[in-house]
Amino acid sequence: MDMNTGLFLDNMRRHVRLSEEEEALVLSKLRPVKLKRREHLLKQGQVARDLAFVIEGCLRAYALDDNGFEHILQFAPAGWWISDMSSVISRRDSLLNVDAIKPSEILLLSREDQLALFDDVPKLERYFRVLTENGLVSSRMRLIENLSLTARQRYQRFCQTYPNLINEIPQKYIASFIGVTPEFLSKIRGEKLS
Amino acid sequence: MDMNTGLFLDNMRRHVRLSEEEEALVLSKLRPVKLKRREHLLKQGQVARDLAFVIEGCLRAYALDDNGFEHILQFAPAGWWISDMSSVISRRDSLLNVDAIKPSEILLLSREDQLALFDDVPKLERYFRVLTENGLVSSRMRLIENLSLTARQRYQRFCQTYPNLINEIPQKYIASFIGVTPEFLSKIRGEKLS
DNA sequence: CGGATTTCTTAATCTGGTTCAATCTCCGTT
DNA sequence: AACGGAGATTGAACCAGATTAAGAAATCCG
Repeated sequence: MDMNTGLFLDNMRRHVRLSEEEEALVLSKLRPVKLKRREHLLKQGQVARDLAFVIEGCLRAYALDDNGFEHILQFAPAGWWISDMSSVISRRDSLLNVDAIKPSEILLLSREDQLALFDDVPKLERYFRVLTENGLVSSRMRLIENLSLTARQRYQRFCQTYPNLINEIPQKYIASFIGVTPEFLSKIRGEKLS
Repeated sequence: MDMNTGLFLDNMRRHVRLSEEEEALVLSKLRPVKLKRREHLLKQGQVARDLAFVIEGCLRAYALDDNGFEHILQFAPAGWWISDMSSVISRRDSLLNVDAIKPSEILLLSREDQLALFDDVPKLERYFRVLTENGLVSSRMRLIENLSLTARQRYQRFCQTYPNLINEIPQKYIASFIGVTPEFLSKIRGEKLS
């Protein structure tokens, strides 16, 4: 099985310039995997060992609260990394679940291989530092928005930020992402047509 | 003016081991500053150029929404880094304000010097990558909690997580951090005594 | 010390968003 | 075509937390 690594290389080259040997070394650590819709990459209670880069499809990371409600923290369409960094870093049980919203193709990189690569290909550390910095920025941004915007405003913001996703994924996932019930999102959407 | 760098060195040594020369180089880039209560280190609309390490006192980072309400994103007591990473990284105008909750002593490191140090002292990149990873983890954790816990539960969690801060800072800042009005936090606290 | 300014509390009222339950609309299966 | 099953919509009752207002307590600072 040959990997479709084009999207990944594009992404990495946008941040760091590696030699051919270095790129080959990095690629040698990536393991291609296919997921069916709803198939899980990670369930809470497991220790997350892998980071996943999405080649095609779309994954989500979500937390399950005491009442059984899902809260989606991140969508990962093609070209994005996803996993539970918290678990990967601390090696503790994950609080998050990661599954495929639609049939997907991904590349896995284990934390072990990642750390080894940081020693062998020092520039790679920069790539991941930048990704982590960006993740931090967007996580903070969402926190600000959740604290300061109304549900309507959060929905508008979502439409601006992820215009492609809106027609691609079930609406209840969007509700879960912006932090309202599917019923209330339906009402919000109803208003806008008047 | 001699700097009190002990706390900083402790902190850094807990993550990476540098030679004496490297440590000296890092220290040479740190600029000590004192802040009075309420004095700002950063105001929204400015580009944040510095990261701040708190030696003594306590700072906060907060966003101001359209209605003039403050939303505190982070407290930084002694031993913590603070700034608006989003602005530092992107060099765009900051959306956050950073000021001192109490008289404080801090060390500043400019982004410019930081990036130069990454080239001269490669191991330093690891120190900051780890800090950024940890920041990402805690930012995510807060997002989960804001989406899935009630105000009461968020307050309990705050008490567990920052037991020292509770008696150190005005209660209205805690309300702003957990995302409720000061009036409602007061009510919650009243309940627990019964 | 004493006056001013911040901060905290209490209580009445209001509201954005939830809950629950019923109905409707698409699919994908056989 | 008929049958489920998942998702979307709608409406009515309900609730956690916001808002407003006013007074009490704490803290700051000359």
